[in-house]
Amino acid sequence: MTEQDDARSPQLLRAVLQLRAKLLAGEFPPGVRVAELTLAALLGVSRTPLRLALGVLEHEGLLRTLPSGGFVVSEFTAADIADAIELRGVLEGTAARLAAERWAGPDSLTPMREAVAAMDTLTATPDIDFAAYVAANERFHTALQTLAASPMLNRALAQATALPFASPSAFVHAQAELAEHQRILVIAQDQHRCLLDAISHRESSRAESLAREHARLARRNLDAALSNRAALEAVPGAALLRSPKPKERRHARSA
Amino acid sequence: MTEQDDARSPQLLRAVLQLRAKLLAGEFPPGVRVAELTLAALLGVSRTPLRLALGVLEHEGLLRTLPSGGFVVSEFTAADIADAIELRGVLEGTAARLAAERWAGPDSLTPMREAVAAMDTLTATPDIDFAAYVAANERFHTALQTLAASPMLNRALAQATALPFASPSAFVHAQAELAEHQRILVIAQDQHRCLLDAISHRESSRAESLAREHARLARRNLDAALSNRAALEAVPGAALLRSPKPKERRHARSA
DNA sequence: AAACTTCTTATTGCATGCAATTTGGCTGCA
DNA sequence: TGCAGCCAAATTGCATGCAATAAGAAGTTT
Repeated sequence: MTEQDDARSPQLLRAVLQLRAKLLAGEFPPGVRVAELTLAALLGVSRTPLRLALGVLEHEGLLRTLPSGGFVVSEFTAADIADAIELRGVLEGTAARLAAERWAGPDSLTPMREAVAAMDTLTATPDIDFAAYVAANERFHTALQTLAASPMLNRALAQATALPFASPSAFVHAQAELAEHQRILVIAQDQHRCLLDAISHRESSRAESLAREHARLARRNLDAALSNRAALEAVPGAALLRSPKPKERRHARSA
Repeated sequence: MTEQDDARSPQLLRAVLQLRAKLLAGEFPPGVRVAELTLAALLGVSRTPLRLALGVLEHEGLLRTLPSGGFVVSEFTAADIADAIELRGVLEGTAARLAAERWAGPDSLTPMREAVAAMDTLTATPDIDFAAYVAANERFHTALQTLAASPMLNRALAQATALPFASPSAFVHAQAELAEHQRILVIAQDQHRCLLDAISHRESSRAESLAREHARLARRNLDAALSNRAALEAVPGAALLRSPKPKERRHARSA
């Protein structure tokens, strides 16, 4: 449901997309209980598809269920985000290792080569087209998953990257606000190229290490963004971060 | 829902447990479409909680949604199971590494020490109590997750081990049917001990490697079980394995 | 004034009815 | 005999009503 545009359930799809957007935009503060009836009215759907949507978002990790029933907006610490990125690194490292081990001929690398080439030309220009870069970056990561050829691993990666700040290009927009963003992109692009090289030479251990280190670049960006308000705002889902020092965050009343 | 005994939703809980049990028992052949109405009658619940239960089981991986709506029983290949075990190894390896890195004092290792001690005494007896061994083994793996202290990683591990044949003790019962089961248990127990040693000495890299290799023991058991009908029967969810050479597996009619 | 008890209200979980869509079969035609 | 189109039946997605439970407020007591 979250990936395929299932036009079979329009109401459910509408509810998931709208609610996810609202959650990521920080429309509901973390820790707040979301009531079905009010949400149903707000989103313009009935309670039945809404409840399904709440379940989907719970699987994604954006909501938590209360023991007494009902849902609460999740709250994430900086450590949670760091762990989520580390986890993605581990999983993409495994994907890279499998890609090297399960090598299916030179042609299989074409999509990844094209993504790298696209990012090469994009990073060469002075004013980078971030949207296009994000698209190419995601093609790269998709190609990696394809090469790993493991439905199980893909499932795990899908769940790990469902959290917005853990996705491969979560911090690309935030980079725009950082002074060293040009340098970071150069490094990331070199890692892309090295990863492609490692896979094409079937150097599985090197491929795994590279992919892990590539994810740690996102962790560096996270650290940088945490001390830069403008950069943090550009990270999707930043509103779900636990605020540094509020006294009474709970007890807020939701719509 | 799948973990906490939420007595708040008795119907949903009933549906999940019953349906999961039936699926694992092979009551519905893989590839068969499960119809809501018939299932609701079979399980004694209404369609609303049943639909929620279907969603839960889909998230666990036991069901797949059809593009046209409705659910199908998942089918797994031997490669899928091998990958699921490999994935668990990667994740537990990460848990072991984090446990070593995040060392929280000697007392934190007490639960793991006790689990190892319990398995030591259990494996010492000639006629091993498999149920007790499984319980201790799961205490060990739970302790590992606790030591990792990462909710994100725990979530990934929960999903990875939700598939029955990927859980840490999936093949313990199958081992009983294997000739070399005594030797395998000795090896596994040594790995448990080494892992504990590595964590207690904060040898993170060694801990990760050991946990990965420990999971590969399950892969060996899988290979052995695949050529041993009696052993395979003892593996939960074995009925969802793609049969070696059926001509017309689909088109079966479900209840 | 604080805490416990009781009661009212609001919210969730469940059941079921209805409409739209799909599925499967059947007839007719090549 | 095989295939295309059509029709009937079944199935899913959605909306809503109802009952049980939880949250909150008010009142009372210590």
